[in-house]
Amino acid sequence: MPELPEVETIARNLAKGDEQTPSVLGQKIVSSSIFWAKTVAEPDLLSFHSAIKNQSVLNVSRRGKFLIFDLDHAFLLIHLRMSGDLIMRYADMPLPLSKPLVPHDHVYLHFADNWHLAFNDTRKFGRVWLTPDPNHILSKLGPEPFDPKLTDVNFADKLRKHKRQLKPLLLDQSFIAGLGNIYTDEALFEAGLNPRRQSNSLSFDDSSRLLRAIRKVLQLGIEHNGASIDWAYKGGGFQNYFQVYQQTGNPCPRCGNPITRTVIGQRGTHFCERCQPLI
DNA sequence: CCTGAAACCTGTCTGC
DNA sequence: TGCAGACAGGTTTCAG
Repeated sequence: MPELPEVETIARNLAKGDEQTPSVLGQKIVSSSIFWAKTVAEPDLLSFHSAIKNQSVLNVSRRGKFLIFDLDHAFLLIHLRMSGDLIMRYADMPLPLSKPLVPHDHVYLHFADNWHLAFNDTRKFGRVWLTPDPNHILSKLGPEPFDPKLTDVNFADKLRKHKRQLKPLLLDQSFIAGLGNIYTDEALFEAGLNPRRQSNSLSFDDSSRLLRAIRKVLQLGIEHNGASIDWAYKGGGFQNYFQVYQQTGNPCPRCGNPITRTVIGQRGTHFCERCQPLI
């Protein structure tokens, strides 16, 4: 489910808590459960269990689509990939657990007072890393879309350095971090650019418009707490504002032409052939 | 360097 | 109803 706005929403909600749920901040991890070994990318399971025990959660943040939990002596990185979700849950059960409490739960961080953070992931693509040096993973990422250091000039330069179709380039996390299939389609529509357009063919105005469009759709996504179009994530409302994503055959909100679906780089891609012509 | 295909997984929906 | 095939918000790896 998660792209930048969804991951941002999850990070904020975990930090905030609500009437019934405590914040994850300040929680001390008393033990951990792992039900699907491959979910833990690093270190090995024994080291993970022993290293994470007795550490407290000092902060939660996001970089690209990674969640970053600052612990006392390490960082816990979590990537939710396609179907991952994180849930603070209360369960008064004796530990250790031999089986997950809910189908598709793969990792628990057990806190004091019977609360735990559950990593639930139907498709098992998600991964967690416990490491003293998050940079060896995060440094591969391109700039944050909202980083003020990413200027129009800067972005135009980056686009010109590649000769790639816009859609797969924007999905490339080393080019820019945080965009996924929804927000890429929405941003290209907002900017009026064809998803197959070669990145080095854009005018300066085109690239400025694209950067503005990326920020606009991500901002809108964050304001609506992300998009919920699937079974796992129920928080967001951005799905009610899709202009082209999953709107195949529906009239383009700008010109009325039916929205087209095609496949580019193995990803379903939605756009308006009239508003986003391939020049 | 670029593109496309396959792999990692499970669940849902569509069409015959 | 049953079943094959397509498809799903992601990323990595490999071939051409």
